[in-house]
Amino acid sequence: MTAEQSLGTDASRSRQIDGPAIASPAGRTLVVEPARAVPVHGLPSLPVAVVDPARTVALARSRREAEERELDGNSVRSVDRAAALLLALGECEADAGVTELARRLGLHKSTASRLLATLQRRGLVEQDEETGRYRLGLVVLRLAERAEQTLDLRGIALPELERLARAARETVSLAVMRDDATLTVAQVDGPNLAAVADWTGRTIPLHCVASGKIFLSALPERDVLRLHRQGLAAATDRTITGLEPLLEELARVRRRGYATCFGEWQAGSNAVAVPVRDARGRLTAAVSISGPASRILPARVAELARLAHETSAAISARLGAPTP
Amino acid sequence: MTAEQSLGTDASRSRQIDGPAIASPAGRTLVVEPARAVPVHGLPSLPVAVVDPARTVALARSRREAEERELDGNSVRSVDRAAALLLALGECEADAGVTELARRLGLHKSTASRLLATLQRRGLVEQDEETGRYRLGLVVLRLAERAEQTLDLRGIALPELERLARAARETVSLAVMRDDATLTVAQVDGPNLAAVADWTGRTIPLHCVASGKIFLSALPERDVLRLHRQGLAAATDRTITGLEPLLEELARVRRRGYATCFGEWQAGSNAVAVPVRDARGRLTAAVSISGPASRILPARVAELARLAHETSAAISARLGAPTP
DNA sequence: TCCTGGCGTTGCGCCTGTCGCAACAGCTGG
DNA sequence: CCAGCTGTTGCGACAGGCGCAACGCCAGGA
Repeated sequence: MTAEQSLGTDASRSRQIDGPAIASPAGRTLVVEPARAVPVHGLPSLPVAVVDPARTVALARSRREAEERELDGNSVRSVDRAAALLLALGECEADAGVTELARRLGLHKSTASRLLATLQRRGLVEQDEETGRYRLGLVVLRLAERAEQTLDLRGIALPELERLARAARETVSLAVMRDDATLTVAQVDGPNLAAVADWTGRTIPLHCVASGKIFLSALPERDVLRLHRQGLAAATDRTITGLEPLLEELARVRRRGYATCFGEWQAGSNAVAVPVRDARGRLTAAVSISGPASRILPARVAELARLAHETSAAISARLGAPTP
Repeated sequence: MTAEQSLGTDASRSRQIDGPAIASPAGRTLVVEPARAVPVHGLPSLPVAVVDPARTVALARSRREAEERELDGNSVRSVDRAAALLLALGECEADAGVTELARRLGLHKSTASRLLATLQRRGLVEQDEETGRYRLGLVVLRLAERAEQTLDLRGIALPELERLARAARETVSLAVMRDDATLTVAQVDGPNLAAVADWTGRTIPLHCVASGKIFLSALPERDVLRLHRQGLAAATDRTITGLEPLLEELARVRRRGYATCFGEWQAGSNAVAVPVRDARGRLTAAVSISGPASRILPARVAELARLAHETSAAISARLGAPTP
């Protein structure tokens, strides 16, 4: 995924896979070809080719000019150039010189120098006083801290959930923990389903569902004891309500890395869930796959858990987590 | 530094304004209250005060105009404005509207709209399609990942190390772990020292020094065993080379949160070290205070550890770690 | 249900901010 | 010592950026 691909949010609370594709990305961008491509996490690296440097710079300038012709009247060219410089620094293994960055983007070095100096005023980049080379500044770290707090988890996850729903051919959900309950923030129904309840926006007791068990398994034991003391209601005759059986179940979840639910919330409905971690490795959500017990058989659980883990990893990557 | 505040300009945000409220540019009294500022980590927060909104906007515009008059010929005004918008978003608790951001920075809302749209092209901000409000984009997370990899730990830490050296009146160092050894990346000597060896750029075996014990204590035990099997050379007759005594010492380090070295590297020289963690909470470096045994007495260790922890926390804060 | 106020967007024309050029100072390596 | 390269900066041309005004849309209140 490139930076300019937009991660639009979707008003629909529950997506059916048969629907139309997600809208295409917003406007095109300057193509940045670093001399030594080191993939920023989640981005494919570009090949390092030995070409005539003069020709490379001329190509970069032509490319920039073509893209700038496509800027509409409501874009600001110099800001777009400055942003391209930031992204170029994001693709550098370490620091980079003014002339080097200018060449990559097809800009004049005096233009690059002024744009970088302006970015440095606000701390977005820093210039090494000894070498004159630039790197990303600490303010970027601070902005990222805030970006993590405000990002749209649902919008980020939906494309991955749709992919999983197609692969698993079951209902797929994303849930977070809120007020001692599991809150479904996104649901994508499988292709061969008719009337499936939409749980988006609704809460379910933690102990009754697979994703709830993911959250419970990450809680300190004293919190699990507190919840048990408050009473664990049985939703079906298979709901785990006893303390010992619950703690054993949570130990299994930790050991396996996934949680299961066999008719514990709705009779005849089974599910598998896995954790989703954010950029700092913290549990932030759970992905689950659910469906009728006639299809979500115990023998199929490992395969579904594997698919769910892949989706979880893809969501984590989009949340900025480093690739393992 | 906040978005509205820049280098060399008036940092006062509670300045008393004489005279009546100033009418807004449109000649109407604005009613909307300013956005509540939530401090981004490490940045002072803007005061949340009940004031006349029109006056607030006029003040913001005056402040912006004053700052822009100070821009030299080698800064790019529109890029500086766009950067200020990014920083303003970094100070918002959640998302923010175009008009809201424009008011905070004293810009026209059409200007803010175009600048934000340009930042969105590059993924630095995202606009919620339903509400039209902006938030920081995922590209910021990716840039932060790279920023963390390229930041200048030494440059960041030096001011804090200097402060610690003055407070402790001893030699202070910052070390990282490299290739199973401790590597000193910065050293600041205390005020009352004469000829003190400079270890910057040099490696020391982990088991021989306090900062090395910090790194060892964070290693899996199997790695400690591996290093022991490779042989732990004695530098003095006090060097800990036995496996059991070393594991016990590392357990003490973990329990106390600091490490000590009493003549184990150099006879007559003692030291205290504490861990330094990065924005993700990972051990990234160690700060140590060292000096002659005649001054670094066991009774002084707790005080030096406390000073070192304060310095460590300050460095972590500058690395983008959230404030505890 | 209708109306009002506020939002974000965009066409337009003005003017000044941005840019590339050229020259400079400094640094590094042969 | 000198050539080559770097990053910076003065300068003038011109078109990019800006504020204004108007628009369509939406939400909330009467």
